[in-house]
Amino acid sequence: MTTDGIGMPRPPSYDREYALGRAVSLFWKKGYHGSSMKQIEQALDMRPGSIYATFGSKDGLYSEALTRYAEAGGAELAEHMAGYDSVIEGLQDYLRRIAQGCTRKGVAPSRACLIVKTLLESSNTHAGLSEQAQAILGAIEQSFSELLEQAREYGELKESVDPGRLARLLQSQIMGLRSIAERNLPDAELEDLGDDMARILDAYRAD
Amino acid sequence: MTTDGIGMPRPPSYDREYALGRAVSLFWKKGYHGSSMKQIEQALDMRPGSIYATFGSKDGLYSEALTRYAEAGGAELAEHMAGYDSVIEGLQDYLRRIAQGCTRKGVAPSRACLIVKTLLESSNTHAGLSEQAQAILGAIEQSFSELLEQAREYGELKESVDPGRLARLLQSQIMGLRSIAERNLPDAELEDLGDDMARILDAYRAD
DNA sequence: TCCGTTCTTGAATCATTACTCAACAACACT
DNA sequence: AGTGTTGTTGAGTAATGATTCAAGAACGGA
Repeated sequence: MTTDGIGMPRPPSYDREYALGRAVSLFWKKGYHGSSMKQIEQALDMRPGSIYATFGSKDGLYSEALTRYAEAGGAELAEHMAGYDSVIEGLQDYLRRIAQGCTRKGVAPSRACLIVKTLLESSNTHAGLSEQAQAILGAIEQSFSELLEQAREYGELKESVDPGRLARLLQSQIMGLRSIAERNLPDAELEDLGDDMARILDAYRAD
Repeated sequence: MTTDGIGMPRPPSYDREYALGRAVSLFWKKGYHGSSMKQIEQALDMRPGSIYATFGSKDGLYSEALTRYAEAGGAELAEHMAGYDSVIEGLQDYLRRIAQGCTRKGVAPSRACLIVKTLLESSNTHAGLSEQAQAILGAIEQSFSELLEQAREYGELKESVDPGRLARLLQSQIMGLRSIAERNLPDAELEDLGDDMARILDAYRAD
């Protein structure tokens, strides 16, 4: 499928990964409907023709941005957990770390999770995006579930614990924490909340 | 400021409360940006002129709808709690009841909370709505806080418990529960999650 | 230098957006 | 019935929405 020696194409001038990163930032901050093509053009520094040639549509761009966001989040979780021998302690610190992250203002485009924002914005209007968000959240639940399964096998958890069920409780904690963070609570209160959520896991630990 | 006996006005033909109820349903289901004036006209069975004469603007209508939603939610909480001697048991059943409510499909326009949907959709685009949502959530936190304060005075809670802090944990549980419900989990799993959240409160109970 | 291919450009397109207003309708009172 | 006030109507407006496409620009190889 190579061009047979004559007339090699012009290479793209934009940086696809850079553009996607900018798209994540904009969508994360303003949402799907809140981000107009004009704003997207400005954020990506691309003209409409290039955007449509590259990503197909606004939906296509949003979908790719969402995927990229989810992959980055998954990598971040894996990286974090790699630093812990104890799964439970790793997850507890993960919750505390999220709370702290919501504290440092102006770093992330939004405190709430882009996947949750997508789910809530698109649930009754945009079937495709809603399903994508649901699939991503299902995969994250699965990751948590595997971590907790492993923890149970290592004797960190009570034998009565259902890893899938606890994974959902954990996921809902993160959803709640990052959503309530949009209330602009004082930093100390948010960190306390992260701590309280971390302590919930203590009840599931083996004695 | 009464009209001096001559020429009394035509009374409104629509039912303001009915219209507001329909607006709540539409906005709750589709969000702010997802609800066009055309859809609003259809839902309220009112023509644009009447809508603007009555509510001022789309923002004004949304704002009133949000207020109405919050008042209904507050009344529902008060009504629920009136049936309990124990505050903690009341709140635990409240969580379980929310989970069950997310189960009965097609009853509510959306499982997620309209206030949270508003907060997430408007946080970086629509300052007025965002502030209103924050104020409402602050008032709800306050209600929980007072209930928990009362519970502590009655000796239901450990003395070390900070009611405000626990109120925020409780509010974040509800946010998480109703948000994750948009994932369309099986009914049993959602009810289990509601139960797990209710059990979190056990750790704060006096022995 | 010229060619062929691909990428970029941005004015133009058509749909939809929130919103207005002049004309009309309906009622309570005399 | 007549009158004054207010409610209702819906075609119309100006702005903005996402998207297209013909023309030109940039490069590697001949």
